[in-house]
Amino acid sequence: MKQNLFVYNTLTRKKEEFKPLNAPHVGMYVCGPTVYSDVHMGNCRTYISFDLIFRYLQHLGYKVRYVRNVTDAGHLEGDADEGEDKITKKAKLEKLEPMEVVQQYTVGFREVMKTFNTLPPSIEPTATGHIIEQIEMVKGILDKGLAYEVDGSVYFDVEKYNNSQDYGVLSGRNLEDMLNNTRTLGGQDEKHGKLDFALWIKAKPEHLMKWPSPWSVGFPGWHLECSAMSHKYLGDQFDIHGGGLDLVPTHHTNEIAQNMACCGKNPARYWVHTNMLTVNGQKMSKSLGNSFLPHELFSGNNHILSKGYSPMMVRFFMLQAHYRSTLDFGNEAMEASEKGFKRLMNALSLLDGLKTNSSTEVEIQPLIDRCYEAMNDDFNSPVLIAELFEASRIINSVHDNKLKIDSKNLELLKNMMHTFVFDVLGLKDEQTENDDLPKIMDFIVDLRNEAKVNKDYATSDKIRNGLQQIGFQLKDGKEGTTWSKA
RNA sequence: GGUCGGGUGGCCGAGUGGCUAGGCAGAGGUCUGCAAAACCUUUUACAGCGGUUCGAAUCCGCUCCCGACCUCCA
Repeated sequence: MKQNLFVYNTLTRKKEEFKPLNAPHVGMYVCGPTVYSDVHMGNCRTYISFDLIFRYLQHLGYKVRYVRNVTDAGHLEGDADEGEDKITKKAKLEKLEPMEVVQQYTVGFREVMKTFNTLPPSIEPTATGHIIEQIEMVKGILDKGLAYEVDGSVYFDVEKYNNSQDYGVLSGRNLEDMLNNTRTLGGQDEKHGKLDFALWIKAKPEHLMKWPSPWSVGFPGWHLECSAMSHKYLGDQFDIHGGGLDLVPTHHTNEIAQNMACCGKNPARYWVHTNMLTVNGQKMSKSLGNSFLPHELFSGNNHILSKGYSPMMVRFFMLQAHYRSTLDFGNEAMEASEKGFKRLMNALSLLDGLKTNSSTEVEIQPLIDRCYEAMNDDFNSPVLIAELFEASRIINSVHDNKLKIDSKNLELLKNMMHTFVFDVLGLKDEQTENDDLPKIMDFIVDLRNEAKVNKDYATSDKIRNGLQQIGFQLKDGKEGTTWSKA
């Protein structure tokens, strides 16, 4: 099936038709987390968004190499190029080796991602595992005359670079404005220009994470690892480079400059950025202290939350907003979404028991076409979900014998629901994980039906209410009783 | 201060010129031993003021408000 996928490209600020460089292969690089503390829900939103993109590209038949780095080399904490790096600080605080800190939060990150049912990337390279590649890239940039060394540290010469290239090509800012509006920061004595950034930093004696290089024993600059690793695994130029919107003006801008300087090409053709998760209208961030950790969300153990929400419900909540819109996090919105999610899962569970008719009153193919239209329009998952609710209404109506469907359309419907709900959206049904449960429930429902036949409503209500209390809801329909987890 | 992006009904959230987005909540109905669920019907919109147009939530201008980035951040 030929699909015309359109992707919003930050470089051009337009939706563009997606045409891979080497179809059916697609290269995608996404900036991963710095593993010095737990990832919060804002981080998770970005990776869930890219999981959707990854899944849909795969569904369309592309062979995607998805690279997502783990930043485990200490990046500096404060502004400028001085002070302690974050991982070292955490290590000292907890009396651990820096690599113990890295290991702990890397494992934690992967567990959380698995909980949200995101697929593992094809490669998860680490910064510390690619020091040599980074050093080689610094050499390359020095050879081109676009960097300079001062006392063991190497800086990128932004103004010189901008003479031949557009430094602000991604952010849409021009250099003059940036020079005029950059605040004066400390620790810039070594830099020639205000906007210059470090490629290699000479380590102070107390620094724990440091490596030898031609210039000093030190560590790589903040933006270098992504340039070096995307280049190593995806080549001079690849298809998609992604990350959070907040990476555009600095991190991704510098990445492009580094790759252009070293290898002569903008590393990616489509730059894709996900918007922020907000709390009361403000960006969720660690420094603002308004961030939620995944486990707080699952347990409801946070002062803003009135209850806990399951991982799949949270994933669904996030997919109900488009990845380029900000999404505000709140109890009311979460609860509304939770009910919708249950409705969708309930419809899905009815699917296998539907009866077909020789004629049909509903055609499924147009609905399927609309699902693809939605996803082809820059991965518009909220519109896709709206179509899935339309499908749910059809399923419920057929189940209630209020709508006829033939076997051909029912097959299409089943296929569509499984494809889009499970494969593309990456949701899964959390309530049917215990294989024995359906059998037990069927038995209980049977007992209750006996009581009902005998008009022993005291007993039948006792069973229903009792199940309700432990979290199961019985639903009497014309075709018998069904149940769901409340 | 500079640059960029927003302001949609009670809540969340799609939608870029004409045709009901969707979910949740509210109202009425069908079904039911009673519920619940489901289904049907239905109320409340496009920040404000001007302009372009046969026609604007959608394009243009101004005003107000909010956010992001400019400093590590997904």
